[in-house]
Amino acid sequence: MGIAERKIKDKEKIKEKILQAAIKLFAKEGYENVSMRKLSEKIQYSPGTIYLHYKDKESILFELHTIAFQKFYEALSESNSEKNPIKRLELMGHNYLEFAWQNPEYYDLMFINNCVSDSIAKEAEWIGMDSYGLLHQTIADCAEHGYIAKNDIEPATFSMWAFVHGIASLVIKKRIPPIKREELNQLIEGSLKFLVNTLNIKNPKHKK
Amino acid sequence: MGIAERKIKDKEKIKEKILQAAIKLFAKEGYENVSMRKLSEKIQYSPGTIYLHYKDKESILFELHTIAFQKFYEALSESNSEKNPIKRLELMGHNYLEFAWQNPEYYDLMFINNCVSDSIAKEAEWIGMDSYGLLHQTIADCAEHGYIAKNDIEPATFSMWAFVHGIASLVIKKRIPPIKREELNQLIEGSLKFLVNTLNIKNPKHKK
DNA sequence: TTTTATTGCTGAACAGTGTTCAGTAATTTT
DNA sequence: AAAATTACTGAACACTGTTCAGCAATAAAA
Repeated sequence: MGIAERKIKDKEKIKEKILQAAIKLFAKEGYENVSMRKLSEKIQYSPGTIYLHYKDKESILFELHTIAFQKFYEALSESNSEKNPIKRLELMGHNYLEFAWQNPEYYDLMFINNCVSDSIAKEAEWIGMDSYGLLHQTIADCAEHGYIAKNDIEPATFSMWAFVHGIASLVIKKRIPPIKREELNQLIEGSLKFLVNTLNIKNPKHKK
Repeated sequence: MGIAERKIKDKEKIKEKILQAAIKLFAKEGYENVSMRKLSEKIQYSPGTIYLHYKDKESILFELHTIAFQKFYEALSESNSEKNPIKRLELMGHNYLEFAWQNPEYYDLMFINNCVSDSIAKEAEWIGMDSYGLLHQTIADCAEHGYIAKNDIEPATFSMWAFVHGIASLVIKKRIPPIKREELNQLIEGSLKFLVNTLNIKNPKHKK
């Protein structure tokens, strides 16, 4: 039936409208300052209408969290153009952090905020693991090229993740002493280079 | 005047009572689930009374944040019994994480939560830098013993901090896939060993 | 001692939050 | 034309942090 089809599409259009408004508002004002009433005003529907499409506020944020991870995966994937695994590791770290600086609200949702952690726990497989796989592959390539021991792949991947996430979350949550933006960038890029370099030099029997 | 003195003491007693009740409640229920009304009920005063002693909720949380950092500093200081700087570095990492597991609510306040970051920004010197100094000293000792280059002291300290904080915040914010507690501990301790070990081996001209 | 001033504290009130649900108006089916 | 279904509203509920007029109890002054 054509009418029923159109209705389903209309419904999805509203859902999409809610999501798009949420993305805009959250990015501009931060999701803690965006209420369901503000959101409903933006889409020109009553507050109750949102609840016909989303179970609650968390489920909107969770959908945003998922979208954010898709963008994140793409951003990390760009590192794959670099074939040297050590250089790629550094580039990936750089791209990881760049994504965090460009999308701090997204990053918060993805890796920090409490309000979606219940939803994450309910899912069988967290979408974040896809991106983790990219890092894991790069580290495995490093091992393949003799930069690190094959036994160290797991701890090295985890360490690298912890490292970049540590930096991103400290900066976003404003736990870095107020030094100049320039200086901070140097410290961060310097630390990234230091860490990757340490891995690199450790076992210098690399092929190339 | 004795009366005036007693009054000042009484006032501070109430302030202390508020703080103690806050510590207990926040640790048990999480500070997001503790309202000013709940807190006022616990201390058997009206909600308004709290505001005679604390400007707002954030200032209570900020005081807790400061207390937490004092405990944290003590916990990290225990690592100083170990004289070998590399071993001390690993022990410090271990103690850092142990503190986070034992006091997740504190840790959140100290390093993650938004609600105190305004207060932190207002302070001239963040109390967290005291603890950072302990780490910095240990890394400097590592350099002194030839484990790392002296030029690398700053990035190495920052890297180490980012690393342990990354682990702590990912675990506390439940971004680690649901593996067994046992397995997780092995991954974490293994990663800590891996990172410290990598630093260790890099420049093997150490004296001792 | 009586009057005035000060103090400590209350709890109702304000403006906001996420969420629910009876009721309504428009549309579709019978 | 009547009945049933649908889409949506907006008032209401139970909460939140915060403020402030008012009220007793105490202290100071007359």
